[in-house]
Amino acid sequence: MAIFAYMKKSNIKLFKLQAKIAKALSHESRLIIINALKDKEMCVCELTKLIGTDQSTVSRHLAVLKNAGILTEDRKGNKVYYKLLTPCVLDFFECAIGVIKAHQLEQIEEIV
Amino acid sequence: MAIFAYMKKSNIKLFKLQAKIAKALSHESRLIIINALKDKEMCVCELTKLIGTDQSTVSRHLAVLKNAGILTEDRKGNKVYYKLLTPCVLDFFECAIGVIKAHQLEQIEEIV
DNA sequence: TTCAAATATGGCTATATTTGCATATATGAA
DNA sequence: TTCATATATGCAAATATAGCCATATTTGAA
Repeated sequence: MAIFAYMKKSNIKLFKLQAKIAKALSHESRLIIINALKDKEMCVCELTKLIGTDQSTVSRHLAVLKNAGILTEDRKGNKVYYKLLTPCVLDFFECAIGVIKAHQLEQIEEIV
Repeated sequence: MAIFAYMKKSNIKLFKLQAKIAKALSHESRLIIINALKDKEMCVCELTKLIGTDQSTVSRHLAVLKNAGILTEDRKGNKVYYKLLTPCVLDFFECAIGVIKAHQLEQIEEIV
């Protein structure tokens, strides 16, 4: 890996952590999950219906988001409810729409 | 791929585009590039020195960011200068620090 | 036109990610 | 305890990504 001679080690570590968070946001299914958790917490079974893939796949997506610090879990009986720990990630959606508009306005304006 | 029965097609397309932008932000080197372009535009050769990997690798990172709508290029002579097209992505850095603080405060507080 | 510098791309390998299936684990109910 | 439901994890296959080397392309200078 690169040495980044011009940067302090602490900054490199910070960029790595930020990259990890961005990576957690970099999958369609995970963005749908985050959007669904905007106002309420939901259990894995509900999110599985929403996403429409295998339950194990959804469980793994949730683990990625939890591991990145974006979600927390809350077990109630035999169900595990996930909720947004850091709602500021929702701001990313706004910025992303801005990027999309700036970049490919013509092909996208009808959906944003 | 999933059908997302509960969602409008337009939303699915939007989430895919947002995921693409997040993916562009999901690599340490690309975050370093964005940070470096915060205040000034820079050519590929300068960014190559900064990152410390092969020039071809940097060129591909820049292509990813450009393709996501985050950077634009500006050729001057035989050099190509890249600059931030959508500075709102810098807000992501702030949110990411918030996520890091909320998630793993103890191991990270000295660097944020 | 010819050469040199800057940048982009083809080809390849190594590694990482996503997914589903099968199964393990955890919890509550009978 | 035994069973059923909910969730997580081991595994393997398919796909995607990152990296480097070699080379193509673009541009300006000689």
